[in-house]
Amino acid sequence: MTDAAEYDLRFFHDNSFARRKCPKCGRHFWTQGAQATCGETPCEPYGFLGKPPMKKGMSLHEMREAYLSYFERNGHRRVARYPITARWRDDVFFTQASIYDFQPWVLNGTIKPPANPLCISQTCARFNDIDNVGRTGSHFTMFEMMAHHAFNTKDEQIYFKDRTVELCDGLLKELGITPEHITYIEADWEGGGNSGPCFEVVVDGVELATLVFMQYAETDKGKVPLPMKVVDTGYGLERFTWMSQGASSAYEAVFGPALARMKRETGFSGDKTILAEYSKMSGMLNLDTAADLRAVRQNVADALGIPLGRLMQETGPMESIYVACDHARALMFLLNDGVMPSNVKAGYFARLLIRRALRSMASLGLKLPLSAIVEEHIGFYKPQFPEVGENREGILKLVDVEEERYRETLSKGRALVSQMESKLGGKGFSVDALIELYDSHGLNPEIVKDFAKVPVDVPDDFYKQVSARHIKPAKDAEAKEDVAIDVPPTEMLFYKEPYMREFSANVLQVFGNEVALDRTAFYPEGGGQESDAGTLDGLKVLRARKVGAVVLHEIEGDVSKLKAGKTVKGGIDWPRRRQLMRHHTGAHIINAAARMVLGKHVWQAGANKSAELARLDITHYQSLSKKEIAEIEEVANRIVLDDIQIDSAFMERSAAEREHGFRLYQGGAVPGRDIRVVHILGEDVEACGGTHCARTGEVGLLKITGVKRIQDGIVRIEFKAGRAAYDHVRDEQNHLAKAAETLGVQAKDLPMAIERLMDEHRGMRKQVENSEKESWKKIAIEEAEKSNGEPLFEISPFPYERKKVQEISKSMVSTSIPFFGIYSNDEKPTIFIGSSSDKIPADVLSKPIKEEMGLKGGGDHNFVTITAPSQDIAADFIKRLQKKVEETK
RNA sequence: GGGCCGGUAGAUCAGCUCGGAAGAUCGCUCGCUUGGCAUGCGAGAGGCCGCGAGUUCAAAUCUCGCCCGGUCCA
Repeated sequence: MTDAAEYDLRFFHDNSFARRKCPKCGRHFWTQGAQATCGETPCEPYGFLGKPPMKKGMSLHEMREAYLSYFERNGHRRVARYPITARWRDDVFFTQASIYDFQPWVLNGTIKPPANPLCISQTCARFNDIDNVGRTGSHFTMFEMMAHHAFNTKDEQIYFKDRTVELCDGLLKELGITPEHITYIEADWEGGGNSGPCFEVVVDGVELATLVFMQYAETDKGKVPLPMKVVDTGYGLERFTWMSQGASSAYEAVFGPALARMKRETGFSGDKTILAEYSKMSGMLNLDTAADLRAVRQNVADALGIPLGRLMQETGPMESIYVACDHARALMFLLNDGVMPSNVKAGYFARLLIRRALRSMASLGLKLPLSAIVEEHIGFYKPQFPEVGENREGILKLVDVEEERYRETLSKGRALVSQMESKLGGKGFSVDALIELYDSHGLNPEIVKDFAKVPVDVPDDFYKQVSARHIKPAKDAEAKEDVAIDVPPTEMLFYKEPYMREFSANVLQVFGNEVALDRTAFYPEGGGQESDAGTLDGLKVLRARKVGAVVLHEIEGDVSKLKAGKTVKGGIDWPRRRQLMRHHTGAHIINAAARMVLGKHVWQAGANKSAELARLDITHYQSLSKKEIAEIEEVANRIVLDDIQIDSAFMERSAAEREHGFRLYQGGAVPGRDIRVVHILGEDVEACGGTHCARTGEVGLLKITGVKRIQDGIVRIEFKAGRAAYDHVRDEQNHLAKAAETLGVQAKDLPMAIERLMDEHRGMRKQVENSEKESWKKIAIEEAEKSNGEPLFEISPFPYERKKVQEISKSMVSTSIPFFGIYSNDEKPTIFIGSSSDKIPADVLSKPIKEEMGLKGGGDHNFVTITAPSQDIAADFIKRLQKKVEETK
């Protein structure tokens, strides 16, 4: 528990706040008013529904502006939102709080914050409470966290606790909230390995803001003071807006035209009194289980004196409307910020939202496409967020594509359900069957209920049983073992002089067969670009790698020649490096071309460049058509032929972000205070640490050599540039020429010639097969004629090999021969026994003989196969079989 | 990243438990019925049973690996 002194602020004393203990929850709080409790639900119910404590009801946009301008007036700089998909971090998918924007680079001191102090309204997404969305009146999957942040270091003290609370209090009072409504509750905060005291700012039952003072690192030895003390605040824009209007729920306050459209289309708007009461009650409880939900509903019904059924009539459809509005809004930002709906990673959450929203709309009987609701949001947000307007078509397209895909899943599901049903023979679905339908085919029990004719019983713990199937064994954390490096950072010459082939440097230290220099022109592997190779004082350098800020050169041969302090000459394997540069620049060009051809939803999802081949993974919702591939190649080569200048330079991170936006981060997380920006003027700009050509013309030629969908939502483009592209084209041409020569036609006539050849080949194969079949049949019939309706036993081998005798035997089964035993003329012959009647079953008769003689084989009543180790043994077998059959008669 | 389901004729699928001559329906081609069409009847064409190993006398079927699609979870 945090020391009480941490909360004992001058500001409170100077402004006659009192510290009290809530008699209900036992927490301490500060207030200027007379309230006896902490004021938060469940200690106090919502007090603002229908009677807002603020002086003016505001829209979402007005409230955001009121907030940001208040902090601007109070010495803060306004900072643009960061993307909702946290591309600069590899530990999370989504931005879940404003502080995420500054983790880890600002907080660990690597870079300076974009401004200090700053204020922001950050778009966030959270999926842990998705089941509460639409029900509690206050939960969203996407919301804006407004915040003011101050980063205090030893050298720069901005402000801390007193000023933070003062600013917050000032904002609330400016909005017209009087002291009797406000309490500051003492609490602890912990997150991301850090901790500190915090105040929960509560007004009329609702926590409007949290003021966190991040000041400790949580370590094995307990709390350790942080070098940087951070003011981390979070103000819920939706809650502020809700409270200012006193609406029956936050949804009614913020969803604007999308909500209006849904109400219009369904003709449903809900009973305000019932919804307000429902919202009050839900706010009192955590809706963790279906049982909680049932309890809340019953309580509300009792409080209003109406039957539960009547309550459900009012709240059920409204919940569905709110869910659709919420999910559509979250989708708008997710898709705008580069998420591609898919079955993995961040994309899965987009798919989840789309399917849940569609289910909600279906339950309302709406025929509207989901994109229509998203479009309403775009119209509403466009003035404040112009990017969603610019990407409008891309966003709507992705929603439509996903909706179509879901319909396909459903129609497959419908067929599957009725198929399973026909096998059930009137019985209901088992729980196992329901789990499989959901887990493997995406059909939840509600949908199965819709599709099925038989009753469907769903256990209460259905989803728990599903998740039990997903419990996975604990993964071993991969321990990275690395040499301890204690030398100064290596000066990377290839940035200033990308065309440097030779250099001299001093050896700093040798680690095994790896050498650290004070400076190097060797590019270490990184950003999907393979390492350089070359020589150091005549010794072969196999590769270079980066450990922290130090480049290690792996040497082949006698490393002892390289002693610390020695000056050495380095030489880069230049043909290799040139090719790597061409491939890397080529990747940027192809990426830009793909975005132009396919749309703005295209982002780089991975890349690899070797000297021989390069590949670029991009986000896209389907595999590429031949036409699209051709167009991308065409545009890419246009950029090459235009011979455009490429500027590569280090920039301060926030300046680069201001100038180019977040499409800089194509390659994912880029560490460091300064980032290197590679700018193909007018075509493409990316943050990238690789080595690049100076002009696009140098790439020479770009040839796409292969395209495949490597997972849902990601397409891999393999390509070659420069020399490798030329080699590829030449090789292809040679192959063609050779094929044409073999067929004796011109290369351009190859497709036609091959088609004709294939037709001919198929025809001939068919003919051979048929005539073989005919000949087998003929032999079988001949034998049948010879046997005259008597059983046939051949003591000498049939004059053919195994495969053929097998086929003849199969034909013989359906002739007039009632029973036969024959064998092939192989060294180890195969014996075939056939019977046309179940009265003399081939398997039953042959089995004892087979076992007596120790042979292997088997079959059914009509046909048996047995192998014998020699001709004599096969003959012996037939003799015994004949005897047996005659005895049986 | 992990779990689960699937891949058989142009399409939709059966067959796979328990190994033993590759099937159904629709579509396609031809013939008959009709003044013509819809329809009806009859015949026919159409298959590397996803790919590769293994087990077996014998694999669409069992085992393993891979590829492709779907789906759920993080």
